[in-house]
Amino acid sequence: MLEGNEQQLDEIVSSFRRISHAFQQLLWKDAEELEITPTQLMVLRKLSVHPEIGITELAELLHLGNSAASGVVDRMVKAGLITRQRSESDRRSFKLSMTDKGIEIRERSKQSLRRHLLPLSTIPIEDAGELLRIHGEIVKILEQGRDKKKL
Amino acid sequence: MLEGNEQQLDEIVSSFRRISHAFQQLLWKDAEELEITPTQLMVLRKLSVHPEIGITELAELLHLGNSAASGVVDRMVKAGLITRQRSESDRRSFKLSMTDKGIEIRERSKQSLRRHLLPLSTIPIEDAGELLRIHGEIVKILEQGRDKKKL
DNA sequence: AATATATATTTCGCATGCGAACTATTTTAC
DNA sequence: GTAAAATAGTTCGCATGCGAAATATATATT
Repeated sequence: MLEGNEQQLDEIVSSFRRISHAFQQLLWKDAEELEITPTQLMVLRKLSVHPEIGITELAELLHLGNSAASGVVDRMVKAGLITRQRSESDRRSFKLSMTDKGIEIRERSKQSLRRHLLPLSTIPIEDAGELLRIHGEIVKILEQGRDKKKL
Repeated sequence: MLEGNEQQLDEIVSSFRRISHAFQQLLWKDAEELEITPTQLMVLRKLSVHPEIGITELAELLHLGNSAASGVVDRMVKAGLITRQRSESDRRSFKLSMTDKGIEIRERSKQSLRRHLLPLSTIPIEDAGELLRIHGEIVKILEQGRDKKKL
């Protein structure tokens, strides 16, 4: 992959930028009609699978920094989508839960996402599998490299 | 790809979020030691291939909105990386060019990017090709869908 | 028990990116 | 040639995400 010249490297970088961008656009389309943002929708999704988690755990699930997670949570509390309650056992941390409004949007999002991913259904199932596999490889490599540098 | 249940959809979305994130991290590592941001570095790259372009053209090359491009350019001018001169022929538009400082950073970035993409060289060359191909497919589909809705 | 250290969260200043509303030119139409 | 429509940029308010510094609470050390 690396013997490529300058232009091939640029192609790879551009491809990633572009795919990220295009996918982000799709997620916005999806979230827009629910009157919420993609990140906030993702928070609802995670919260429905992992209820009662704190901000640090949420940050890990979303691969975000703590400060970013804190900000999202703050805006979502203000928007009445989730609740932030001090934990009894550990008064440093919070327990996040969805409000009724949050639950409702999360439910509606199930159909919504499906509808917006529809155009992608023309992609052969093997390709989808390959994509996920290669993405997995890349993420593994990149996150490994990052952790190494931390030590 | 679509017959999947809710959880598979979530996997796809998560994969994209994660790969985008990991790649963004890599680009930051790359740009950091050049004391510049990834987006600004990309501007320099584009400018070295397409000199004298205006802001709208730059925005298209980077797949950005005009306002975003305008902001980046503004910060780069302030940082002394590029120049923004009114065009003689069309006084609405600008001609962007790199300063000596910009050129120097862009030169140094060639080795830098190569070094940071090094960990990815363990990925088989076929996989890299497959990845670019599938990304291309997806982008085509997504951007097609977006354009349709515009009409 | 007192001190040091670790953990959970917030706040700050920054860059990015969006869409919408606005200004200034240029082109098109009548 | 003047009015209307298109085009190039900017500005605004917003949400996102970062890292670093701060606060509060919990745990470990001595």
